Amino acid sequence: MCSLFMPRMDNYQGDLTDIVRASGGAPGASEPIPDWQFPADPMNFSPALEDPRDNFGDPFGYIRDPLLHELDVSGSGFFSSPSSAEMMGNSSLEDKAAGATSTVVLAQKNYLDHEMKRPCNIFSRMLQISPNTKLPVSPCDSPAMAASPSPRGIKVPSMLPNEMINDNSGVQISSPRNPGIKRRKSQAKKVVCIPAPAAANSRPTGEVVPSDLWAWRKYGQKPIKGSPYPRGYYRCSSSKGCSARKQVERCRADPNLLVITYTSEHNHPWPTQRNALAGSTRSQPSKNNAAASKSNPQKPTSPKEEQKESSNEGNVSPTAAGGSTTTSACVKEEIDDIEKQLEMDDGEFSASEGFPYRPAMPGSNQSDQDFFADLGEIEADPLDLLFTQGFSVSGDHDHPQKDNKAIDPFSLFDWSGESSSNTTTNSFGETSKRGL
DNA sequence: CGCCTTTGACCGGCGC
DNA sequence: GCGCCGGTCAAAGGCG
Repeated sequence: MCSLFMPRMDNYQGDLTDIVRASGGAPGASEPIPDWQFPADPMNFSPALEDPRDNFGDPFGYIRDPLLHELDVSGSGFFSSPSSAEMMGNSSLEDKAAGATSTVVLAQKNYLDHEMKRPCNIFSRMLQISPNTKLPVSPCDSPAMAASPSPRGIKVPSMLPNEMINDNSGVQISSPRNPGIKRRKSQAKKVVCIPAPAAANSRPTGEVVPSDLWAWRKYGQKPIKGSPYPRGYYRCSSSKGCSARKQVERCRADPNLLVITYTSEHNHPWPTQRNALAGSTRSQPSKNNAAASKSNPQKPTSPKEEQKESSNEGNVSPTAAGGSTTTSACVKEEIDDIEKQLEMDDGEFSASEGFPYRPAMPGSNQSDQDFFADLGEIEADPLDLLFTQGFSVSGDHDHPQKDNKAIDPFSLFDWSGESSSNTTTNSFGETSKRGL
């Protein structure tokens, strides 16, 4: 089930790709300058300057949702197509039938039925997150996601970054440790559902930890009721006093999916380097390789690879800056204000009109390759710092397209170990060509 | 030495 | 009020 929502490897360039897509990369048009930009200088990041509607300190937070944009402009997107409208309609019906429970999954299911019949679509990369744990059919019935309060269920758009980014002004993020603060229901969360980085960041416990820019320290792990997979609790160790936390767990329905829930926010700039290298490679201790491999039987792992991945985890992945770990096939933020949620749902989502949010992108059609032009833009910004740690960025700003692979953020997860090849095999056995 | 993971215990929210 | 469960703490041990 879940696997159906797995990001397609076709054109899939990894987290950052998705993130950048948010920039409005739509197939077709040569893109001048996106109206979104990465932080002028992440290193000078200041919480005070952060958008109050922050994304947990996610430097990418303000980057508009690529998914929405692409869908919006493609005309073949989920919600922008008539069939999408139908699906949404069905979804609504299902909602009612299900007793006001989320039917995103159903919508997605319908969508998939539809989607499977058409060429790669951005939504094919999108993972579904269901806010309703009571629906075992949910591909990602994470409790965290289940925490979503929307009685109507969260429509896909509401889970997308731009919504979180732009419409959650009411979100209050408080430190879980603050006395008197009820963290369970009042704390905004950002949920990211990503494909498990294969053996790559897997831990002896079988837990797979996707890389992201920040340094995370695991402070707990708990078996979750109803889930065969434990949930790991991490807090940001990039800076002392940072209240950013994340929870990592596998999708119950599909172990190949990781559900990462970010809570709280980073109160510090991106780390120029991991401040805690010690033990950074310990996530895959040699003695535990067997265990790691065992947990990911389908993913042969060599100690060397694991070591590499481990390094990525801590040091480099630019992908997910800001608490937002990357490969975000699907991101949802939970807003404690249900009313707002409803407002959004009611007023913003119209299948016939596409997504309410339209990235103010000059061009509406940007090819996947052009998309990399955006990466070129990125390259120009401080994010480059991050990239250069993980992989060489050989493309230049004037010719951003001529070396897409150079900045393949996907390689962060070392999906196939063939990052240098045009052919990529994802962790799910899919093989596809890039740069379509 | 510093930071990591692991893991059992504890705390508090929430549902019954 | 009670019990369940999720989330966090903190000690122990390991690694670079």
